[in-house]
Amino acid sequence: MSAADSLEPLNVSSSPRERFEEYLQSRGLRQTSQRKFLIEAVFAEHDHFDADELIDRLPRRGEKNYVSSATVYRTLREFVDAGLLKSFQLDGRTVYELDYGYPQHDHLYCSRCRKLFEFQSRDLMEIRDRVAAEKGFRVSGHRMIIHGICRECGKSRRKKRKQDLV
Amino acid sequence: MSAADSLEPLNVSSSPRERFEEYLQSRGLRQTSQRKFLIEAVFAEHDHFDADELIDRLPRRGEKNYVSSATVYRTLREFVDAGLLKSFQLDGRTVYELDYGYPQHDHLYCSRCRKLFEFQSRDLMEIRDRVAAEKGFRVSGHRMIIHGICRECGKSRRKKRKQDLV
DNA sequence: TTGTATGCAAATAATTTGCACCAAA
DNA sequence: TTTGGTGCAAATTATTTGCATACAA
Repeated sequence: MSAADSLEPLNVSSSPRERFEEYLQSRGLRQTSQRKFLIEAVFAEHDHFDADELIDRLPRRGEKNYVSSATVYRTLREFVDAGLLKSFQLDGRTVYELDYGYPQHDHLYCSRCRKLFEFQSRDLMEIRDRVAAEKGFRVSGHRMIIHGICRECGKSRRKKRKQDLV
Repeated sequence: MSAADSLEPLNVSSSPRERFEEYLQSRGLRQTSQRKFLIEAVFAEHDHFDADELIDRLPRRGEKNYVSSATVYRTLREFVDAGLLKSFQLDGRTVYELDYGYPQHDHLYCSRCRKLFEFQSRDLMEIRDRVAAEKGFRVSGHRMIIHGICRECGKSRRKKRKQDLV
């Protein structure tokens, strides 16, 4: 799952790593070699990924810097808690994307090539806030995914997949 | 998971059951007692539900009209294929809701009481189509969920849940 | 009859968790 | 030291699937 047109990172005062260190400090948690390694690995790429894909491109058992998958899962969750990553569900998997240092955005998802594309819309945010206000909701966030066939895939017509969760 | 304010059904020419029969016929599939029973059970309620909740309120093994959970899963999928239900992922579960005979809508999700609320927005659809057009996407649908705390839960302040997938 | 559908149990897949051992602070 | 962290393997959860049998057309 790679985004063909990711947004550019924003300028932020501190690096993801520094930010994570603050987070750990503030909670009396420890700065381990695994956590240091993982934060570099995750922020080295700008793409969407799931736990499995991340584990795949990490060192294997026995190799240097190996991190058990249990720790990968635990650490991904911490990254989300720390505000470094966002996560959401897509096709039954948990997808992660960089959050810290990146502008808020939503996604288009091609059900053929399974790639995610990003877009930003101020209007969408306004609608969200207006709807929430009408219903008396205190908004903490939202998730909008537009499903369809991307430009590339639209050119070559192939059979569609069976059941796509929209 | 019950919707506190579900939308009203539309007037449709044929019942979900009739519609499903057509679907089965057109594909040379069979009209079994399980399928007949399940369609009644599902359309008896107007709420959101997942497979587990549905199974819970169905007859148990040994009782009359018992349907194995394998068949429940298989049938829910058919209902989606037939356009009777829509499904989406929330907190890792697959949530179903009535589609046939109901107007298109989106959801607000209270991360405290875990209830889904519905809303309709024509503006949202316009934004969707505009964004998709800009990116060259052929839209097949979308999923928008606003996360937050609902009016009820907002009154009584309690601790938030740990990690909410937004 | 003839191929679908169903029930049951085993198989998957993606995470999570228990626990003994390791290591930051 | 002390308490959180990690690896490993077992446990979970939600579904899916293989297969022998039952049944709709």
